[in-house]
Amino acid sequence: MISVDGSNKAFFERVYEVVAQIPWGRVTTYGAIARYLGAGQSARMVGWAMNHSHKLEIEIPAHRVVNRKGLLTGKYHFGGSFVMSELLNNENIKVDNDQIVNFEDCFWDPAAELPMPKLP
DNA sequence: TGATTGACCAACT
DNA sequence: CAGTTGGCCAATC
Repeated sequence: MISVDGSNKAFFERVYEVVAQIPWGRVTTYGAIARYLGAGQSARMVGWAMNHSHKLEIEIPAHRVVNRKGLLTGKYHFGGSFVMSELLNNENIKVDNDQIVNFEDCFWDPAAELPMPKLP
């Protein structure tokens, strides 16, 4: 049993860890998280983890996670309401037509900000 | 137990 | 330049 730092956890556990560490007023993308976890992970897994984050008792700021284009793809999963846009607006993030305006300005790349996990 | 889907991304045509 | 398809892995039907 090889126990690497955090590598024992399921991939979605790490996804939640990364999403939970997104700074205030910053957003990230599914692909960025997937690449941070490893090139073998696909962005779909991140989205899938987010989808089940609602079932879990943990609270994940999924409103800070958007797709590559900065589009709020999962806004309907928040209850099909404007909640996601309001949450982002609450964090000084401008959202227009379910899309982040200054997306590149508040984009937060975990692979660049967080220390790279030790890959054997 | 096999087939399908999924809050995506990138490449190819 | 835009539309389509492939791929990744796990969960659900």
